[in-house]
Amino acid sequence: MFTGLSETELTFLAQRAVPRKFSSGEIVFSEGDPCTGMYVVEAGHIRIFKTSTGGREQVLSIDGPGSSVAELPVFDGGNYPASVSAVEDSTLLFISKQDFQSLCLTHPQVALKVLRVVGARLRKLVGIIEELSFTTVRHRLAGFLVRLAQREGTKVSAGIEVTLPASNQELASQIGTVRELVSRNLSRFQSEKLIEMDGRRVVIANLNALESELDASD
Amino acid sequence: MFTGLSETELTFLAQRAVPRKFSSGEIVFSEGDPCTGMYVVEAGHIRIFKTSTGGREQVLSIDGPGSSVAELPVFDGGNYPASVSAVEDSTLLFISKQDFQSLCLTHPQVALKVLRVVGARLRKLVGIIEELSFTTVRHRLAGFLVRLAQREGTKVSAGIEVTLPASNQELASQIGTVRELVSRNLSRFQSEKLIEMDGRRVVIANLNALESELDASD
DNA sequence: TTCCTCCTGTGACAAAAGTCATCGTCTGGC
DNA sequence: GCCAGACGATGACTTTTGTCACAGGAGGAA
Repeated sequence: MFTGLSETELTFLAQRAVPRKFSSGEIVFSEGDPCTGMYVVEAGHIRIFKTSTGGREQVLSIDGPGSSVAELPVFDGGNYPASVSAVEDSTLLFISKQDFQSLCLTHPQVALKVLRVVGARLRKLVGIIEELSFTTVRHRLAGFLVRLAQREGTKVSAGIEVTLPASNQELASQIGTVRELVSRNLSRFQSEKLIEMDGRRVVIANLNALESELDASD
Repeated sequence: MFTGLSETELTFLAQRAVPRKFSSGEIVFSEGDPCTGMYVVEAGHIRIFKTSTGGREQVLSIDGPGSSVAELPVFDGGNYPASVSAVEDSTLLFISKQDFQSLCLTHPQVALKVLRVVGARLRKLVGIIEELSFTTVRHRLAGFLVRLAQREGTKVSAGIEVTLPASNQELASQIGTVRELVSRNLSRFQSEKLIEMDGRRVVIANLNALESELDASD
């Protein structure tokens, strides 16, 4: 996010950013908390999510090093719209609302840069809405596997190998459903020979078939 | 959106904004079109929506005079992420990508202002995701009626009167379902005496009961 | 008036989603 | 080594969603 900034800009930030460490699973802030500033991921990964009153969670985004978090509520004055937790032990840099706003005023390129990353965030959210509104769990799971393969798949003899999120519960909240349906649909993919599973490792045996699920009618 | 801008800024914009008229239902641009600039609604209302391959639509936002449209894709270089059409005969002001970007660079307050409106947009999208992921059609319909009542309800003897969108089809795409389910759930609300209907006019007889639907478990 | 078209309301289904309970496995702590 | 607590798989059900088909009503055009 901060690539392309000048020396002065970077030192301005470096002087005011406060590093904070979070251990795996720890909450960074919760939905509804007043927004005091934004974060940049220095090391590790964080998870942005909503929680329902019934206890279900819906993950909005998972971000790694270099990503900013909560860049928007800093500007509109409202509370944080979602909660954030650390997926693993992580270090985040905290930048206060005031510091970041004044940086944007004095260095308009920074504001444009923020708008660019926010654009990406908005596209991602629209994508989630599209999936939730138009498709089934099976479809979303297929999409999830395909994206996983693109991002971090390794080629093996039987196909492409990927690693699932730590638990089916977690996978479920990433695609907007419950644990049991993830389990069932994975089994179904197995019995249809689209994938092979061994614990959390999955070999995608038939990527084409999985991809063709994605534009099947609905 | 442009309240609080200086004279120079406003005249800069006024000189370059191109007014365009659209008649009711007309498409302003479609999802996937290359982004040439943004619009500001001068008169009328527009509808931002996604279309599924199966022909269903999901409305992301409906905006009236003063709102900006597509302010984000202007900055991130991508195509328009959703389609926009006019709900009624409308006049929009078109501002080219280049003009708006340079305005933001020369007048950082404008960029901050944009970030503020984008914040609101993001909150709205997150709200849609929350509803789609956690709740039922009944719940979303109740929420829709309550919001409608807050925004434009008029008090009458029997309760609060509101006017539904032009068709159940349209209402359905605003809450992420199909026309039949809207019809059925409205009937159900009627038989439970929560509302009374006469064509497109609805009297909300028991607003409290409708509101209490909203935090019922799920 | 008489079509035609668009929209609503509904019944009958089919499919998907979600809930509950159970059972077996694995793992970390004691 | 043993036990408690998670987690995964799965069967049995219930609820919700979505699809299809069809009947009736309102309104515009010829």
